[in-house]
Amino acid sequence: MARAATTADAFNAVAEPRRRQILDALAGGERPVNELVRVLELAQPQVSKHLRVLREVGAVAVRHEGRQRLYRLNGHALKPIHDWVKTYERSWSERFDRLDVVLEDLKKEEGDGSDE
Amino acid sequence: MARAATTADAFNAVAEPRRRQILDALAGGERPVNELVRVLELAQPQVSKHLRVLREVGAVAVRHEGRQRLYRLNGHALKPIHDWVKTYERSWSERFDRLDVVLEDLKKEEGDGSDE
DNA sequence: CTTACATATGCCTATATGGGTATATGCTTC
DNA sequence: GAAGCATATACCCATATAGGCATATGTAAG
Repeated sequence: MARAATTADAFNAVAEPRRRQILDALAGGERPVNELVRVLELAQPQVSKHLRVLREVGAVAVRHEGRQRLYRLNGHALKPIHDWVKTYERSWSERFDRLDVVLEDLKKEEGDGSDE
Repeated sequence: MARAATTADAFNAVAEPRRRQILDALAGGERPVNELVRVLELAQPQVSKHLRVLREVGAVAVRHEGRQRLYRLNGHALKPIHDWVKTYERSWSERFDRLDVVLEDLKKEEGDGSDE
């Protein structure tokens, strides 16, 4: 089997740095393809192809206006990534280190007083 | 050019569902390869190969113990993903919707009273 | 030192990729 | 309707993949 398609899910779509750049550029608001071409300094067909991938995973949406295509962000498609990675936040966050201490203390008290 | 190597960064490494499964399995603590093979229901060589990728991006670390290799999670390697995706949280979080309202109000007041 | 277990690596194949370049499609304007 | 701008698609290619399978490495035990 080969690698999963880039359009398989948001994880794969976003693994490509260029596509993250596009989303970052769209964070400021709706943009036509041409402007993304300027910002990314990438050829127009490549940008269109990246946009297609992002569309297929629902990370962007298009609106036709005259001969332009205005793309806009749909960050909601990134929620699964956030949800997944969030559970690992404790690995680097001091906030969670403190929480761990508290939970440890609670466990001690629990196993201390009552039966079982 | 082809797709970026899976070992290029955490984004690419984690795009593969099997590798996310491995990390999830390691969230409970250190595990030998054999146990991961059982949990994932995947052949041993494949698991070893996924572990190599995860090692190369720093998402796991190994400890030799007798003939076993005990792998453990290093969630810190996932921080870049969290940092990136976090900025899009406002797209789905009600918390940020409320924040936006507050900021909007502040802007109004500002443009209202003083000069400029 | 030979057998057995735990893990890693090598080789194979089908497949999708991302960029390059040329061209098609779709509006708009004259 | 011809020309021009904005965008999408088609085709080419080198490349790395993920899994299947065989085998190498390394450690422990008889």
